[in-house]
Amino acid sequence: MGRAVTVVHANKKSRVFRGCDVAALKMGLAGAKLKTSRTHGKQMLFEFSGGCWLAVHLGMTGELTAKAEPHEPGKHDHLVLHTKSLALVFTDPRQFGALRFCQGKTPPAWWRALPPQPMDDDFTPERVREILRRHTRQPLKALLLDQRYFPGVGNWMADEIMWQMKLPPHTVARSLVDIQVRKLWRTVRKVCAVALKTIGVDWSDPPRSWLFKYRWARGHDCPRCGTKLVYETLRGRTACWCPVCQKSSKASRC
DNA sequence: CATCATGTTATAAT
DNA sequence: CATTATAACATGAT
Repeated sequence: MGRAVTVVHANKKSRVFRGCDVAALKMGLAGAKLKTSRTHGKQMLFEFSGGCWLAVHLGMTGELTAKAEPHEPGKHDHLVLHTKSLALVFTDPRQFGALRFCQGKTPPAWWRALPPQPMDDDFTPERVREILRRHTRQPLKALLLDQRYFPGVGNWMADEIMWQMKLPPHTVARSLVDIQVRKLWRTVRKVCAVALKTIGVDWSDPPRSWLFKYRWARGHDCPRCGTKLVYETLRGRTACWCPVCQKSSKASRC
């Protein structure tokens, strides 16, 4: 159906190929055609003819683009799948991204074993409650960034969820009462659903009433109460939050 | 020159 | 063993 890959250019030395058999990848993808694609959280999986599977994680600075041929490989182009008219290019200056190659009739076992995504039916309030029970002392924001539990949720989404929950990022998992667990479940799904419908479709912004557009650079005010937003480091990541709106108290348990 | 960045993971410490 | 905390990874932008 699609065009066949003519030439595979892979920078074998690149860190993005850690744990990946680059020789098998080149062998498998040469001459192959793209059959299907799917996503899970931050990952993508492409099925090629001949039972070849290519998994892509963009990390922080990874980028997957289609370029017109002839494409000259750039400094940080780690994988280029050439076809007659277009080249699929994986670029990543920081090399935090990852590429994996597998072969088989079905998606690789590790892919099939991925956890429920927030929009799935089996992502339930009970599951969220169990996650919190398992990690009682974790700051809630740190848990939200854990891809085993909230696949797809990254730093801005975690900040957004905490802001919409009206809880500070360092709120410990243990402190949530049942009604808050349910609210957390609802908020995670809400933020994911809106993100997928806006950014996920055409890179348009989520509602201006959200924290989203104010969290990227310092110096902004909380769009809800006008207080100067606070930026601090939690588990090595920047957490942006409103010290007035986001208070751990009974007042926010609704 | 110093700091920061849409992320994950190996390893160390409880 | 289970859970939690941190450093490291590699580069560009400010």
